[in-house]
Amino acid sequence: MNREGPDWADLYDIFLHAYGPQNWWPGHENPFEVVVGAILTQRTTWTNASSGVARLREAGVLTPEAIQGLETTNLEDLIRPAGFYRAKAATLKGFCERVEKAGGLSQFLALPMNVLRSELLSLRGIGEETADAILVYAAGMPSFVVDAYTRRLLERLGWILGSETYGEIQAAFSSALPSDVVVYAELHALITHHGKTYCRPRPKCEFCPMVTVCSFAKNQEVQQ
DNA sequence: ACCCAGGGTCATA
DNA sequence: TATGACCATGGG
Repeated sequence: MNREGPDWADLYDIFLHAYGPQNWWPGHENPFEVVVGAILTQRTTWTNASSGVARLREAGVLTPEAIQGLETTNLEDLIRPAGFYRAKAATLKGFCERVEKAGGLSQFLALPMNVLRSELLSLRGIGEETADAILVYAAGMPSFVVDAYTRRLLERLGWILGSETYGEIQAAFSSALPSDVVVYAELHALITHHGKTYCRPRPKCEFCPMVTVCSFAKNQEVQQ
């Protein structure tokens, strides 16, 4: 069906113009730090997750080998500010164990994208979003990240019904976008920023750059 | 005092 | 398939 106005690929240009480059994961020069951040930020503010990463770095254990050598209770204590610390400590341990089996992080991240994604998903505590975040921001592979902000945005725009699977939404972006990890990394960051700023559970549509094309915003106006 | 945050797992029906 | 309980800290 035809619809006027912007489409999936246009989100990139609209948001980049509205918000500018997000420069996510500054420290992406250290892939392991990115992986740890991706795990610690699950359902948690980046402030809290970042605190956990910093504590690990200050303790000198921000490597797969050092994490494996830590007592679980010590690891839990270091990442406590990130919340869900028992589950996340177990996830970190499991990841590091898998990395060791692969002969190191660089070897592990050098696996083909589909293989690496399956390997990540087989680890307890790593689901589709975390796996794709690792693929994009640590491995530099174009596997689009779909998070709660992405779903909420698409639902409010009226571009999805809400019952679509993760894979369906990811496939829609993959079809619309060039297969460029830089674009994937930037767009996900932009959608997240947009979500935090405007497309919140309690929406703030007044100055949203999408307000003129958002069906949700139109309904809000009708109600008011 | 509530709501929310850059999810995932497991039990249940 | 789909809904709910649970995990837990910290800021608004």
